[in-house]
Formats: sequence, C-alpha cells, structure tokens
Amino acid sequence: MENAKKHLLTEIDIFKAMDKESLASLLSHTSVFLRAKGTMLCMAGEDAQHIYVVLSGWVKIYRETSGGAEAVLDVITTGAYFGEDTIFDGGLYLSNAEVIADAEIAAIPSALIKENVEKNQDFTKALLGHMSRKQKAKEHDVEHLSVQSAPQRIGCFLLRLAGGNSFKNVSFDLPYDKTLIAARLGMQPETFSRALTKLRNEAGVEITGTKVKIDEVERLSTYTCGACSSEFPCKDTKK
Amino acid sequence: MENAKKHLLTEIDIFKAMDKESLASLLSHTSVFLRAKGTMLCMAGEDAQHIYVVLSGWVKIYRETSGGAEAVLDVITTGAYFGEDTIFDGGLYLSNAEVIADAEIAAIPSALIKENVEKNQDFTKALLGHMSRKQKAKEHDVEHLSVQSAPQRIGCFLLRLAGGNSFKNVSFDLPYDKTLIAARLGMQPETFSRALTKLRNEAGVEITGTKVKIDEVERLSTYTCGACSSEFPCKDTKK
DNA sequence: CGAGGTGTTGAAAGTGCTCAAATGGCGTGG
DNA sequence: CCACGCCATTTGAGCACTTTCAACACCTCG
Repeated sequence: MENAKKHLLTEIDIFKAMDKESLASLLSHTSVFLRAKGTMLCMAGEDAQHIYVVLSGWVKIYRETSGGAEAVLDVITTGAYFGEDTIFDGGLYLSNAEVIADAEIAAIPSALIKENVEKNQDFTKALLGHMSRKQKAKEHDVEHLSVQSAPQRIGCFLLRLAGGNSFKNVSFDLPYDKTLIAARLGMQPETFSRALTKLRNEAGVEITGTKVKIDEVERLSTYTCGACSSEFPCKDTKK
Repeated sequence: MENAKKHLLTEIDIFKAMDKESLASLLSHTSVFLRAKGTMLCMAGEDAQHIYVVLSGWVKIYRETSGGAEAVLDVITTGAYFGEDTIFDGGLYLSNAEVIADAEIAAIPSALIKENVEKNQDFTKALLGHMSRKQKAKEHDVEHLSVQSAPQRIGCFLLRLAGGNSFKNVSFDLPYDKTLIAARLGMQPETFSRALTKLRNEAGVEITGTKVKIDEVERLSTYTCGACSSEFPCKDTKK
C-alpha cells in the first residue's frame, strides 16, 4: 500500500524531473502516513524538517492572527505539497497545515531535497519552475482580493473547477465545505451564501448542496473575468 | 558611470552568491540604462528576455483588468528586481512594470541566469532562497488583504518603513505618492486619506505631507499587528 | 431522538467605494 | 514674477458591499 501511494510521487512535477536512482533513494527515505480530519500537520513557527505531499484528502494551509482571525492561504489536495519554501529560506514553517478531509501524506526530508538540488540540474529547474508557478498563483490571489467582488471571486473559483474545457452545462461537485471555500476566498460564510444567490440570478449558475451546474460558461466568465487581468479560461495555475 | 552602477549588482542577494568570474561575465552582458518617470519597462504578455534590476528610482509592478481596474502587486526600488519568475516558467511577463520615479535599470539576459543556475550551486540556492522570500511576501499581502482593515494595512506599511529598531519618535518620509501607496495596499486614495486621519487619532501617528512621525512604535504596532499573524516587528521580508 | 456542525436568511451596523467639489502645490508659458 | 492648469490630496455625502449578530432549517451521527 505504501509503495502504491509512493508511486503517486513520481507523477509530481518536480519529481518527474528526477533521475530514477535519486528518486528511488528519495522514496526510500520518505514516509507515508494516514491522518484523520482535524489533525495538524504542522504549526507556524515549527522547525521545518519535511516537505509534505498530499497523496489523497485535503489540507488547509492557513495562519492565525493574535486577534483570532484566520487567513486561509491555500487548500490543497492530491499532488500538491507545501513546505518547500522553508528549505532555502528560514527553515521554519510560517503557516499551519490542518487535515480537513482524511488524508494520506508523504513526508520528504528537506535535507534530501537540498541534496538533490545540489546534484540534479533538471530537478532544480523543475523546482524553480514550481516555485515560480506558486508565486504566480499568489499574485493571482492578491489581484483577486484587491479588484474582484465576492461573487466574482466565487465565479472565478467555479470556472477553475470547471476546467475551462466544456462550454455548456458543466456539472461538478464542490471540493470541500462552503465555509472553507468562503475562507479560502477571503470572505465570510454568510457573504458566500448570498453571493451564490447572486450568481444564480445573474450568471446562470445552479447550486444545490455541493452540486454545481454552470449553464453557460461564457456567461459566467463574462460576469467574472471582466474584473481580472487574465483572460478566460483563467491561465493562472489552478492550485 | 555604468560600471559604478553595475557594482550595485554585486551587492544583491543572488549575485553575492556568484563567483567572481561568472559575475564579471554576467555583468559584461548586462546593460544599464536610465528611464524617465512614466516609461513602461515591460507589459504583461510580452516575451521575457530579461530580468530587470532597479539600481535607483522606483518601479511599479501591476496588472490591469479588462474592466480597467488596476492591481498593484509591488512597488520596488534599489536592489529589487523582477522577471525572475519567467525564466523557469512560461517565459512571459505577467505584469506591467512602469517607472514611477526616474530610474536606473539593469537588464540581465534571462538566458544567462539560466546558464548560471546550471553551473553554480551557490547561485542556485540563493535564487531559490530569494524566490521563497518573495513568495512569503506575497502570502503576507494575501493575509493582510483578507484580515486587516485599511488603517491597519497602512500602519503595518509604516512600521516596515520605520524599520522596527527605534521605539519612540521615529521619523521618515513616505517613499512615494500617497495615491500609489493606497493602490499598493489595495484601497482607494480617499480611503487612504481617511484612514490616515484615523491613525492620527487612534495610534499616535503624525503625518504632514510626506513626513511621518510615529510617537510610539509600540502603540502603533498594538493597533496594527493584532490583526496579523507575524509578531512585531514584522518578520516578513521587507522587499 | 438529541447534539453538533453546516448552510441560509434577516436585520442592522460598519467599512470602503463612488462621485463631486474644494484645496493646495508645482511647473509651464507668458 | 504671475496666471494658469494639472495633479495630488482632502473632504463631504450617499451608496454598495460585507460583516456581524441572531435565528432557524437541515443533516449527520451517536
């Protein structure tokens, strides 16, 4: 089982760029474990010994202010990872990571990543590419928070879930709690709920429970993407 | 003159990590030029041939939505650079860069950066460190936009300008236009102006024209940092 | 069935935005 | 040197969007 799951790692951007032997060695030092919903993977301020890769389930990356407010920076699932920004700067996690849907997690020792950067060109470039993408995703978030309204942010979120391929009657499920989506998009649950109503009325989106149906992708993107710099379908990383 | 300015490059984080010969070669392929306020250095969507380093002056990094709104992602000065996130991902600038105070700019061919990554360990690690810091700065922005009020965002901005060393009667000048600071912090000029009034009344900050005086740093940080996850003085990169 | 968590709705308050107008500084052309 | 015009900043008034607080409906799980 462990090995089966580890195999998932070989499909991840940066590890695909690694030669077989190095990867095998890396995997042999990587532990895979199951964590139940509610578990903390790490806390801000802790010494960062590992990069954590999500193999299944969902993990919330967030920070807490001393005033008790919570800022959700990301919510990640299969194939995504975090902690890589600690390896070459600071060595501390700056965010909390909490499992919000039972998850399988791979913990890769940071030291090994560092070693591989030293000896493997392609891996390093892949890592640099990855960090560039991640930074762009953050810029995307900043832009959205500063220029989009709540319904527009949700619309953009839905369009990214839709994948941007089909154009009529796209259907799918929301990946996690509405409350958490709201937090991820920087708004209150109530605001989220009301914004959905607005999207229903003004952008042809049907939402019942976790089921989402977008009548016309184009209509929604007109509503949403006029307030975003990236053209539709949203080019920025999905993350 | 050019050479004098180029010397500034040797003091920049990632170039400090480069060996003398490589750096000399890099510099010989680097052009330095003056650009007047109002000049565009690059536009989103353009092919990214260079990394631009600001040697003096100020440059605004921003995006425009099709609706005409503007999101200012950063405003940088001496020692800062941009475009490094295009080298290993995408190869296109995703933001506009406009000179907002006469600036000396060094243009370093992206291809050379790539070459140096291939042959220089220390440089690569420094670059990875730099990208990590930049990402953290963006996370900082995201957090602020989602949990801080306008006056608090300004307060945090001022505290970072103050440098966090002195504790009473810190004085300094605002680095650029209030209008631009407002945009950088994701608010309207009017909101910025009114928020300053609030800071004057509630946090002991005196602001007259571009002059800023903080009576008690601690008082301001109490007002501001309760809504931020990083303890005072703000640990995130100053950028 | 009851408890707790999730989501929705209403009402009221707050925050920030828009539009408009006044102020003041500063550089240009006369 | 002055008048003019432009731009940055401030202020006022009204409005729109979000938040907050409260209440309630649902659903799931023991």
